[in-house]
Amino acid sequence: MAQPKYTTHLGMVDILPDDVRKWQYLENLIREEAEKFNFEEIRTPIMEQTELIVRGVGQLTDIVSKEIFSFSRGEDNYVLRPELTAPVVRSFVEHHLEQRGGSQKLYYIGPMFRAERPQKGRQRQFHQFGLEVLGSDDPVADVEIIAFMVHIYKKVGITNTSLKLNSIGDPESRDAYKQALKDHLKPNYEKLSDVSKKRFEKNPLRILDSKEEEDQQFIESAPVITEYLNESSLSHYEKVKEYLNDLEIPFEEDPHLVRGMDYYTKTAFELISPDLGAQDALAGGGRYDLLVEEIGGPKTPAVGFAAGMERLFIACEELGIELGTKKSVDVYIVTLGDAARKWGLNHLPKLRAQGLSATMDYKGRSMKSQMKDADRENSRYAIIVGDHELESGKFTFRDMKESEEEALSMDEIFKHLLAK
RNA sequence: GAGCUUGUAGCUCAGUUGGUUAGAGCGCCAGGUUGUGGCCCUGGAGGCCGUGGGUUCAAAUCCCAUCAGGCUCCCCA
Repeated sequence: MAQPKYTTHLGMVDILPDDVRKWQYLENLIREEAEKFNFEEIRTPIMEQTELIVRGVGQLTDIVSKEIFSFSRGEDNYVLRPELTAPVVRSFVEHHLEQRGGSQKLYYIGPMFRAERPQKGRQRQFHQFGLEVLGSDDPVADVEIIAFMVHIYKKVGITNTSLKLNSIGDPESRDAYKQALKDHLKPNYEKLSDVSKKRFEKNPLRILDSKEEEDQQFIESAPVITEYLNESSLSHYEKVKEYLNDLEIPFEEDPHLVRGMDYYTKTAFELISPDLGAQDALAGGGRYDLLVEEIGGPKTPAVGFAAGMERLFIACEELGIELGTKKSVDVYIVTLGDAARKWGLNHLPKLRAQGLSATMDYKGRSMKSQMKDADRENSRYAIIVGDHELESGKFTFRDMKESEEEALSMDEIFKHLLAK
């Protein structure tokens, strides 16, 4: 096939009508469940100031250093948001949401943008949903967040997941650990991979999740962060684990779990699926107690997670889970002749006014074609209208599923339809 | 940024050692039923075989280039 003249940009995909049905299903599910957890939706612009993302996510992260779509216009710098935690925090600070009292429990659904090479489970425009709790340092918040995340996948039917958990501590604990880690790695500095050498000074923690061959032996023998947690970080971590056990949410501790954004503190977690191929993270998140202040707001501890919607669909596909329902319509009006066609056009609104979905042929085709179309549209009933019906006032009301039909007045037809 | 890989109808794919008007299934349109769907039968539309160049009497098939995808590394959802 010749290449079309106009196509989507690399890594950006159209979601076509047949697929939109499962998106709507998932979006509805997320909204319903989030409301059950008493979270409220927040929507922020697709674009943010560059500075916010750089400060929020971290200058040295891969996301900021090489995956940002940005442009400027006059004095202003724009970035397409690569994630939504920093923007949500920006909005929280900008609008003084702490003044609403209590903890702010927010959720979002929407597109994100990262300029990466596309592959399975990775696109340049992709979609995430997530929850954020701002204003609580209680492990209860961590656990509610994790519980929601796990809950959604369970609800959808993705059960073969594993939850990885770690604590990267508060700054004090982390500094102590960083020093210990550097002391451990220093003698072998020259043997580390190039990436790891770069991270050694700036962000040694990230060396832990390096996949480079040459780093593995040093990572395995490295000290474990949880042994360097101070009392408050440790007790927080212990509580999180305790509460997860209470809720019977299984997890695996993974002392090498470090997340890609700089703002995390204490709790870090990821939900992994074996069905995703190379990109195996369904969702991930953690606590970020310092970010709100970093962005200029009041000292506000917070936790959240983000989940990839495309990845959720990939997992569903691998597991044979079909989301959403087939398209269908309640009534298809089949018409013969101009008078009947006009009658049909005039009766569609009457059916719709009763809360029914209704349609008719738009192309003036043969009755056989219209019946075929009614079948393809998966219509529950057909009303067949020709000269006989217009004269007698009795219309042919056909049950497409049962293949039965009878002649009824419109009053009777309405009664029939609304009884269902 | 690097490696591997693929490009033939709307979709999924066949296409023999290069050889006459390039095929199938599904889908689409229509007829078989002058007022009736799903099954069946018949017919039809739809491809400069991604693009450009080269080799050859002859190229979807071989060579080169180019464009566009896919997968993988890095990293993340």
